[in-house]
Amino acid sequence: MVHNAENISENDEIPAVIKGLRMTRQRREVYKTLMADRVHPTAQDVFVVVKERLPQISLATVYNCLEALTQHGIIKQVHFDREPCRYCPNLHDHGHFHDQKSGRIVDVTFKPGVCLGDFLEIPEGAVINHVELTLRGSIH
Amino acid sequence: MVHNAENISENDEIPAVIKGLRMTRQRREVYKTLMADRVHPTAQDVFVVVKERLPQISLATVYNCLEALTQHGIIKQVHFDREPCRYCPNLHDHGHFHDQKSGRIVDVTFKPGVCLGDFLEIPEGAVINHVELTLRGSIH
DNA sequence: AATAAAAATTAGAATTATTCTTGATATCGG
DNA sequence: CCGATATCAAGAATAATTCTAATTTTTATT
Repeated sequence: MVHNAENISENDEIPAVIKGLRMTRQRREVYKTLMADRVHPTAQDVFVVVKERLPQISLATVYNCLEALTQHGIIKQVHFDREPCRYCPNLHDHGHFHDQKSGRIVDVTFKPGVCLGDFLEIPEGAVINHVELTLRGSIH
Repeated sequence: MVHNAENISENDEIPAVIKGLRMTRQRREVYKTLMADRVHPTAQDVFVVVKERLPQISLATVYNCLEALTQHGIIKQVHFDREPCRYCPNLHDHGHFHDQKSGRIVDVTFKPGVCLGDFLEIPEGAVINHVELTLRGSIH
């Protein structure tokens, strides 16, 4: 079974290697932090949490870990305007709704069966590798 | 008639005030640059072009102008990951396709009549103020 | 038209997220 | 165990953007 966000929970052991990436102590803690509460933290947020368990970890290492996890397709970066990058272990295609009142960010899934071409005028011959969709608003 | 991106072309005179914003010499040149070739330039790109006509303009002023135009709903900011902000005078709802081969960025419109709720599981009671949609890929 | 008040512009310093550099440390294959 | 390779850490460097303070321009008022 391929290891990914769908078949691991907070309490699972993290395997020694995920998608070809060796899970060092630092990477494991960073990844567990993202899995634990999926609040789309920044590198700084992750740093604060991980530092409780690995007190001498550096922010640069957190950035390195997040970068390695991202490069190996284990997590995804999420961008909100020019705010610091946030990170998300949900690998399904999805967008993000940013509630401007609470500041909370929640995943927004596509309705079953829809594909991009159904609602967008995609340029002739374009092959889409990557979609990023951000909604901002508030809940009434 | 309300002045907006739909009813001005490169050669038009720019009115003295747009949407309540006084069009100073600097703002006018910045806006004309965006309208002239809609290539989604960065602030730096705009600075280089505008400097040919207003040689002593500063980069800070270009940022100020772009901010003022954005705040007044005359142009929009566009974000691609953590790249420098880009600016777009197309006020219609649309997304952006980033061709990873040519580096070109083109507007992607929604098919007529579609609305977000048709293809997204929008959270209960959410009111959407702002949508940002980015596609990356290449044209074959 | 002269002047006061407000708004805009400028240059350069400051900020901040992120990346880079370099040396230290840990891990793996033999 | 030993050398090769990968990873980590600390702080310096980078780069987009914002801020500050002083000047200039524009507008409103006499």
